[in-house]
Amino acid sequence: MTDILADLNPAQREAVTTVHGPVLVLAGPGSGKTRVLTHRVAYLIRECGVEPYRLMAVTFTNKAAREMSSRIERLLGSELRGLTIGTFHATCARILRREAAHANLSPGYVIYDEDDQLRVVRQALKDLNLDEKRYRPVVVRSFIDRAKCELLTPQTLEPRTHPEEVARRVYERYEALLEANDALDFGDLLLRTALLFEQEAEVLEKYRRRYHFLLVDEFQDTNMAQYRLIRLLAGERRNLFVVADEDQAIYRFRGADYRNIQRFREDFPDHKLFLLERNYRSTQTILDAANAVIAASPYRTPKRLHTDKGRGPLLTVFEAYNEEEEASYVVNEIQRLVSQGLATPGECAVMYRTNAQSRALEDAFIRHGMPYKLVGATRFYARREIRDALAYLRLIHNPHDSVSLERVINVPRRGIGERSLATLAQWAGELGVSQYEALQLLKENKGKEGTEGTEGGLSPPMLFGTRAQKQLLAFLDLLEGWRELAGRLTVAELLGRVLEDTEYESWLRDGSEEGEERWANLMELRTVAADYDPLPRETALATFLEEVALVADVDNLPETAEAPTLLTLHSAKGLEFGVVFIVGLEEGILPHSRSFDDPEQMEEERRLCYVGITRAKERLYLLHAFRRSRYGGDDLNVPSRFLKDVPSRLVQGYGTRRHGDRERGRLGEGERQRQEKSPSLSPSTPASLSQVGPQFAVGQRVRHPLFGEGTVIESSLKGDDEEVKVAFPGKGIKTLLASFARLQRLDRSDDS
DNA sequence: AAGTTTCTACTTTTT
DNA sequence: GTAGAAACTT
Repeated sequence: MTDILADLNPAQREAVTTVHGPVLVLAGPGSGKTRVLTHRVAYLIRECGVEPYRLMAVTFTNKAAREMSSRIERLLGSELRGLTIGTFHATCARILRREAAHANLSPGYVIYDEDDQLRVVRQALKDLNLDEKRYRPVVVRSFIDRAKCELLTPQTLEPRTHPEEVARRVYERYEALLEANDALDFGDLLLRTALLFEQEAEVLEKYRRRYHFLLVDEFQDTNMAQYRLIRLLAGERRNLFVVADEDQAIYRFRGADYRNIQRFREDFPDHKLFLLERNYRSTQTILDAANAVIAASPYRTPKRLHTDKGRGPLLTVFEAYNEEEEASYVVNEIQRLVSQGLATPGECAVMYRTNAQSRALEDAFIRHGMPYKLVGATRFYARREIRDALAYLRLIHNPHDSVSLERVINVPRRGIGERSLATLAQWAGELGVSQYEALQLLKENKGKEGTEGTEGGLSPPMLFGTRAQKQLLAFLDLLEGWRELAGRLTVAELLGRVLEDTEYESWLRDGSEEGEERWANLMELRTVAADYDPLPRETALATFLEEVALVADVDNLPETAEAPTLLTLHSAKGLEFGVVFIVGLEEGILPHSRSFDDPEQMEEERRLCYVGITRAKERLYLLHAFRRSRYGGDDLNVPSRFLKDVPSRLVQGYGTRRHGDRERGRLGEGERQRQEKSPSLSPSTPASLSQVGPQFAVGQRVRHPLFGEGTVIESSLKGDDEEVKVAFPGKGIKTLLASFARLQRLDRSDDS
């Protein structure tokens, strides 16, 4: 039985043990805020006798939630029961599911992501006869999202300009479409829950009675809807514990408003405030750099971050000629650190402002034969084949979901073209029913010749060509068949059945490499679905769809594979690495050019830079390129203003290279030479092994020319080579030498 | 209806 | 440098 308070510093301990009333913890990076949260939960449960189900802890990512809950379990030495811990969105989704009746919702609602949203916006624009060129769907979507964050409905919203008034009308239509589809978007999950609490006193009362203690992580990233929600839940009891770092507020674009910290202080004037300023992560050199970068930011409570870790190595600033050189520098440097025993590949991370920047880096890693982990880019759940498969499943779960229906009704091709689809949509619209119901009507009316005209004047048999009608009804039969099966099959079985019935596999696997990859993704999805097999048949599909809608990519970052991580600065938040490379520290990249005319946005860029710097424990590299190609043209870039804020006493060998005076004309030559200097190595040559360490981590999927696909179950270095044990399904376990076996890694770049 | 080509806009970040 | 939509052809 460990003493929960034993390993806390005084500030942490005070925060943990202040049980009642509102508490604000301002926690610098690496100051142990997760530790404070987890210890507080453990303390409440064990020392104060609070029942776990009385606690609600909200985080922003599933990963953070998972980590919290496993750490709490470790602290308490037992499994947790009844504790509510999850993201805002997931928690709200669950509440809405339970209170569907009160919230005026169908309990089977589906969750639309931004891609689905865009389709709905387009439909709404079409319905209102508005030109997509004039009212850009993405702009309208962001207007709607913003409104929802601020708890504004089309009715309560007050447009300031004419375009805003038009957007308001689209918003109105958009809402009608969502309702017709039994769908909610991300914003709705928060908005509808907040409105539910505001409008249904007894529902709110129920949740207030249940939850006696609330904890909120990353409070600086809450938006108005989220803040309203927790304030409502806190009620009279006001046991609200929030942890914030205003210096890490980087989600303004998503409606987050760090001024919620100020609102909290005003709304709960009697709150206790704790500052966590002791940093357990970084060297003093890194902290000094971070402080210097963030100090220039106004409106912040100055914090004095300190550590007793010592100064550590100086920072490295490197100016590369272009992004290729920048990338090779990173890879070479990682290889050097690894070969000198100063770091392992897994301890290294490369961070950038935009996903597009990962390309040059990936090229370099591949050229050097060094494995890497990539977060983001083409997100797993954004892939076409995955979205198709999920659309089928969503449609089975909720056939009124027209967005999904339209997505898959002709995928693979089954002769239902644009025309038929438009007719179906219009007809359904006239009847005021979903497209699914329209299909059912079509089936019923089949044979009856044009006598049953609706107000619209058209009866179904006249609407579609006989061929199209046949195809539409065939699709309906398919769908009805699956719906019947859904209750009896597991999600994985159902998915298999859909893929089979639609001949999706043969359509996808056209012999191309891309087809194989896409198919492999679907098999991966089936594996994920299989996790839901133990659940009761009635809820498995709904739970699967909900959770799949609410996961992010970082959530699936494999923690085992010993390879450097490539990720955006945003997804780096909350993580730490021994060695951090921040690339593209250039005006226009970081800070991004979109922030130039908005001081608030510029401050956010600064904080983004700060987040990156503070991820580093030991070594920090700040890189920029003189020249960078961006969409067609290429730019000559100036070093980032943030770089200038880093005191040169913290930097070693400042100004190693100068590219500013180089002539443009010599570019081609220089580039060619540089490429020759880094000969391409195939992934399993011993040469790369000695520099890089193990190539095959346990769990890595591989393909062998003879044995086919398998999974690495053991790997060890033997002299200059690597011995790998691989389990090949149906063929047993083989021990292979990496240099001879011609093993091909099956890179699942960003999923689990 | 489906397959071509051409054009356009997009690349900030994500629950 | 790409992906997706629109325009055009078969």
